[in-house]
Amino acid sequence: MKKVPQEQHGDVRRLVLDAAISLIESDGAESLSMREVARRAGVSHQAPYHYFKDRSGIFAAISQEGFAALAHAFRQVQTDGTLDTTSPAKAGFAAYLRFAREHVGHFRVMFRADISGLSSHPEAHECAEDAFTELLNMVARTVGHSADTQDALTFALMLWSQAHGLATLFLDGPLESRMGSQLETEKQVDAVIELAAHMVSLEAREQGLIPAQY
Amino acid sequence: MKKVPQEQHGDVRRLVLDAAISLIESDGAESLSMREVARRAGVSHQAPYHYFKDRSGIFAAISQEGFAALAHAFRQVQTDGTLDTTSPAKAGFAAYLRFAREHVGHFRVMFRADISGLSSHPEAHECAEDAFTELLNMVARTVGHSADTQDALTFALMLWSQAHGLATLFLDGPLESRMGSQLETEKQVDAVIELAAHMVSLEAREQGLIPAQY
DNA sequence: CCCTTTCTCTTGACATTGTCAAGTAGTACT
DNA sequence: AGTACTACTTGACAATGTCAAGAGAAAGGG
Repeated sequence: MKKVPQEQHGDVRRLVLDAAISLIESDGAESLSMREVARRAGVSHQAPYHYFKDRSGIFAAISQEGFAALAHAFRQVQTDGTLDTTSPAKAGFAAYLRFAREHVGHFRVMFRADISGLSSHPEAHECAEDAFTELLNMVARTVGHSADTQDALTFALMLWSQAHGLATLFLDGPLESRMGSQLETEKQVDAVIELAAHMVSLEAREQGLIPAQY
Repeated sequence: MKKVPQEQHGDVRRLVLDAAISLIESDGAESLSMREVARRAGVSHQAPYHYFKDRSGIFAAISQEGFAALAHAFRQVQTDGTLDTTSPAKAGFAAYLRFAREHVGHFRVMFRADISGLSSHPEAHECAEDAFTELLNMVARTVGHSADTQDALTFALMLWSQAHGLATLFLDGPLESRMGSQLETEKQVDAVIELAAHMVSLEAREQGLIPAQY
């Protein structure tokens, strides 16, 4: 029943996926071509179809991987102590932006409903839900009230929006030219994070959610 | 020298553009086909090429139109008194989200570097710059300090990020399923806007930027 | 009134793409 | 040995983006 030359199996699949991701990073998701992916992976033009139903299947797989990684990043921030030593909001923002920068290919796909195929690929969708749940946990933990209230949800959405907007504006937005060097951009992002985190602690303090020392 | 059956000229161009926009609204920018656009506009498959250099040319035109409309929306909010009667931040957020909802087709294109062709189409780029300048003006006006300081820039970017993140998450993000009805979604967005605006006024008050009555 | 130019759009052709259909070589299990 | 399944490959097809070459109308000058 099992036969599994597991190694080779994963091999081509991984090759295809990585080729796709790197193509997306360099040229954007728009112009991703199945055949080019196959060429880069060194296989026939139909090989990818063995692992992915169609083009949107690849996107869904990338999306799924991305959300899994994002959830992992969220979990890591919660366990590595960063949340307790510095401003929790700041740690969260920084983690989100680090994720976006380090997984550009994934990030470009994950949040595009027309491409990611979350609605038609339940596994990918589930990973997205997981990531969101993890975000809620994080918010609940740092902000200090239960995760299932309406307020917590609103708070989480607001934080996510802030982080997500910053990431997308700087990744794909019309800002590259306005910013000068790479380094300057980074500084600008940090400044925005700082400001946003500061606002969050003001709000949290006013709501009496977290101790005042933050 | 001038010959100009101006009316017809704009006619086909408009037809093509509108067909493209409505296709993007329904199917996403990804799957926009030149030939389908031509078909919908009722012209030959090459007619669009008379007005737009290539596929990316259409996207650039849509992008340009979008940024012009966004700049206009910003200007309108500044002159219609909304800024003075309610919380300025809230008015700004609401305007941005209204724009996104009412111009989905444009919005989907404007903030996608791989598609919008801002870098290669200077006119479109200029409109984007205009919109950003208008945003800076708005921030300067409501927050009450000069528009060219580093602080104002950071503040503007933070506000834009917040609004933009909210818009993209709700337009294309992985939230549709988590939210129930359309109406519920709207309520949720409003709640986030309210929260964000509240934080902004806390911050502004702490910085001594605006009078306390907001 | 004819000639030329220009503007607006069409027809035709071509390489490339996504994807369906039909193979084929190897491994696993009976 | 035979059967079934995996992991591909080769081949074909309609559709797409775009280049090249027109066609027809209008405008302007002589």
